Amino acid sequence: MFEGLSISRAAKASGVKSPTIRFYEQIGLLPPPPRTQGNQRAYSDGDVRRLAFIRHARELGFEIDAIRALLVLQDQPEQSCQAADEIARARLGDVERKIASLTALRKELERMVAGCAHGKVAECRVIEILADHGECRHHQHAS
Amino acid sequence: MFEGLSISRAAKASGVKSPTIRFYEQIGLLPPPPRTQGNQRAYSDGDVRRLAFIRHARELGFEIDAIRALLVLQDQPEQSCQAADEIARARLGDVERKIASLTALRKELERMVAGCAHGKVAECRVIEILADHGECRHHQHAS
DNA sequence: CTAAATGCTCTAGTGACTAGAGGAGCAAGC
DNA sequence: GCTTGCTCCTCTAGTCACTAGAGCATTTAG
Repeated sequence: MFEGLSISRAAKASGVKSPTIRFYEQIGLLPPPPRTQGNQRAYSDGDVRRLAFIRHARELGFEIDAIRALLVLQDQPEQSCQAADEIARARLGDVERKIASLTALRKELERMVAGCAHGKVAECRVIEILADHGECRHHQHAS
Repeated sequence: MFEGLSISRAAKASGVKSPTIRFYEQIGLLPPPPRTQGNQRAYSDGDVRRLAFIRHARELGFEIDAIRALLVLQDQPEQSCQAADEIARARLGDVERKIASLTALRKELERMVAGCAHGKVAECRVIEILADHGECRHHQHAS
């Protein structure tokens, strides 16, 4: 009766959870699939591949809008891949900046916990450093 | 007329923006300050220090709930600072995990962009890697 | 005194989902 | 045929830490 996969089967096959699949449909990332008589979604193998693509891109930290652009490109195989390259390079830049920022953060946190003498709060280096921002004004941190 | 600082002065002195200060009051992170006759907030220097503390902790990526706990500790200087130490260590652990994860991510993104031959989308390594998740199933990435 | 700046409250939006309510469909066993 | 229990549907609201804006009151500078 079911020609195509139910949403839970598509979820298992793609690694994207059912509610997330519905959400992707809602925001126009995945085209609405045909429905069965009983109004249930019936997915094709192509849909599953698209979902796996989206999932992998999300795991790499691409934003939904970037993925939208990558999906459009994927559907036009004769075009230059310059745009895809640019999106990936931008993401790489993001990741590099984030690593740099977190590395600075780690240093400061290490300094904090290393300085903690396990005494009273009054002498606690952790609290002290947080209170005196002057000590690290030179960093620009981010999480 | 104004005994205490206006919200914008407190914002400048602490580095926390006015709407954010009101937000912190709303969620109970900063006690509601007294008001002037005209119902405007009047902050003390203590409030400004508290705000600077919060700001620095946020810059170090501590979550609001962690900051709430740290502020309670700060107000009890005679207690052991073990709890503060634990919070800071937990945050350090977060940061270390995130750095590890992002470093793996960077490697994969570098592989993607390095392999791009700047040809057509059909042969694009970027698109290809995203489509074939099998190639990197061994990583567990995160953004 | 007036105009501009700043303040107030309240609501809604961000990103990328996740959780739950309340109901309908469906496969298998009795 | 009927029940049990799973899956599916839609819709709303919640997450986190803010940010933006509407519409009005107050304060301050000239």
